[in-house]
Amino acid sequence: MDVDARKLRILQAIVEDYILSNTPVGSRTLSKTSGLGVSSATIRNEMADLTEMGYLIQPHVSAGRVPSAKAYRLYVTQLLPQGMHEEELTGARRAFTSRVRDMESLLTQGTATISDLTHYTALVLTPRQSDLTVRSLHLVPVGKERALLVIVTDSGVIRDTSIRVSSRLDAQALYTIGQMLTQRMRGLTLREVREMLYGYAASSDADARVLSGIADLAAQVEKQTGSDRVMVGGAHNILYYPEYADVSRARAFMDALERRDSLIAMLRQGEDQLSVRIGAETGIPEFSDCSVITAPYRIGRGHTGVIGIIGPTRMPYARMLDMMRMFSQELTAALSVKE
Amino acid sequence: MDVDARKLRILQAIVEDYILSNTPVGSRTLSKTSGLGVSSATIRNEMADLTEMGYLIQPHVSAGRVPSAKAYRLYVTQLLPQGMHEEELTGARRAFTSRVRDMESLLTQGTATISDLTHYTALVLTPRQSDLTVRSLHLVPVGKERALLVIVTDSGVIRDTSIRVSSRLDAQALYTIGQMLTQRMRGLTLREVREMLYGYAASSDADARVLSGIADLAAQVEKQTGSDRVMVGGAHNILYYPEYADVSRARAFMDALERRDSLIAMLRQGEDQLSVRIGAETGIPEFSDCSVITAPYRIGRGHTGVIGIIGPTRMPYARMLDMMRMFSQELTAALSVKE
DNA sequence: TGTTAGCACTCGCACGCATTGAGTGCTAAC
DNA sequence: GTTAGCACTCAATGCGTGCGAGTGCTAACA
Repeated sequence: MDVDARKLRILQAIVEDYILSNTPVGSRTLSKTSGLGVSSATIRNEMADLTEMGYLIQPHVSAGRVPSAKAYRLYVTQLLPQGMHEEELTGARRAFTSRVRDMESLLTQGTATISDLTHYTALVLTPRQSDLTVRSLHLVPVGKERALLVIVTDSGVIRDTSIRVSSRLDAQALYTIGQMLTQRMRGLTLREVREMLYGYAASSDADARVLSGIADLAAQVEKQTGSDRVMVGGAHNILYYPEYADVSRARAFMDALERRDSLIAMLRQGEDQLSVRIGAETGIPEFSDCSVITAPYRIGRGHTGVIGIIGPTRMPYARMLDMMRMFSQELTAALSVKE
Repeated sequence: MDVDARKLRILQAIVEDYILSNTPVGSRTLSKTSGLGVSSATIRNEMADLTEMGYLIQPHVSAGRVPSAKAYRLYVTQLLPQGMHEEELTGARRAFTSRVRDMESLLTQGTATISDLTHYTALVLTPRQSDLTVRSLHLVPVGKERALLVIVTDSGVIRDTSIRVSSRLDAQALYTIGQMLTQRMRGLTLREVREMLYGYAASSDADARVLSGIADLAAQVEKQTGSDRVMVGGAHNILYYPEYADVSRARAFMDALERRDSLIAMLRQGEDQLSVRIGAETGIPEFSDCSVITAPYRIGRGHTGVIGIIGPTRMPYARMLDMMRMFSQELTAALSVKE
């Protein structure tokens, strides 16, 4: 048995009805509202076939049908209707770019903005940093024994953290050290910088020992570059979906969001392109009733981060894909403008 | 009718029982478990009095009693038992200080840490910054037309944001400008700095015009100093309390958390000392079934921020007060160490 | 051969009703 | 002032029932 054109149309109608109503779709209402021009009995026959093929699920005998993950997959792959109207998308674009315009605002405002605009839970994964290359390093005095380390990389991203330094060093000395470090490390990746710093700390190199906190410095670079960070925002949005009227489900969802390592793994998988993962495709059991849409963004040469949204599988895919594509483009544009 | 010693003891027993069980407390179980040595009938009489006085509420005739906000207020003011055991508190202290050790980690980890340790929703309000005084300013080149502005204040806090600058300025020029700005502005408050910068932008002062983005600079300072920021974390914790088994209540709670200005106003009110606000005392209608415990933290001379937790009025006050007091002390110690 | 009308059947859901039991207020005795 | 006893209240629970949306099947029709 294959999925012919009529079956596709019926499936599409069921999916779209269900996305709007969240109630099982019956043959009678479908034959009336879908404009397919066939009777409910015919639709019943087709629905029986689609159920047998695994595209539809009957919650119980006397209820209508609910799309399965397989149905959503087919829908997203083959049946997507046109998405958002241009003017609507433009409005969203404006809202997005006014709040997110650089790396800093992405980190502080990114998840909030995306979740506000989509009404789903938003995810932002920071780019891998260990293979960014260094353009310059600076040390800024901020206290008796503390300095701010600013690392400028080729993608314009600044990693800044406060480190300990010898109290003998004044502003001028720190400036000079910064210039020296820049000279030595320009063009190296952050990973190489880290290793070089550890080397300095171990050796007794006269130049290097000027920094009493050199190991500290290396450790900070390590911390900043070692692992990706993922941010989550708008988790409360799921409380608006009837799928989560039961608090225990909402709890399970939110607990899963706290397990950052599996989130990171999931987001990294969608690193290269706009992607939709439905139910079990997410690879996270708690999200088996959810779909995740992710989109990459690029900063500089090939360093990519990922943004994503997550919500019930019953999701207006076309609209959301349009949105995420747009966010991704805007982000990439905003972040690579910087020389 | 006054609240004599026995009434107090009964009230205390009811509050503590209810905090643990979240079920209306009946006279029979109370006479058995509380060790007061009086019969249930006697307790019933006292309970009737306490109800009349407004300390207890009957959900319905044949249910037990539930403490009113007035009862919690009396409990917190007069009846607090000893709080946490020393070793338990020490464990929490260690967990806290290992994650929150400076302003930066407070901003990134503060709410997560506090909510993890208390299992309530955590709030962190940043200190008012407009009357911090400036110690030095620095400009660090981070791209063709961008520089990082670092402002070091007397409380060691660094405000850094990226601003536009003229492309003609190299690292050395920016360094010199930073020194010049430091010389002129050292000792001024951030508010005065902001005004001075606006003044420069308006005038045609030759020195000032070197910075093509001087208005940008002032605007950034304004943005950073003008308004306090409040961070919220661990909001999902409330889903574990049966008071929020109904999703619509959880939703109302979380929506109220999004209205940052009223949150800020609420937190600012508890700026000067450890405080408990119960129900309507919070001043926020959505939190009429919640209690808020806030504690100030100080950075440098008299600049205070506030941390807080919020949860159902049925809260183990003694423990939570101990915790918040400890957080407040540790934070103040950690943030004022810096010269 | 595909489509449709008809019909018996299923089963979740809402409703009404009785039962249960925790807890109360009141009274009378101690 | 305290306590035992007792009638009373009322939310919660469980059970039976009717309703209705929706199905699968069959037979007739184009």
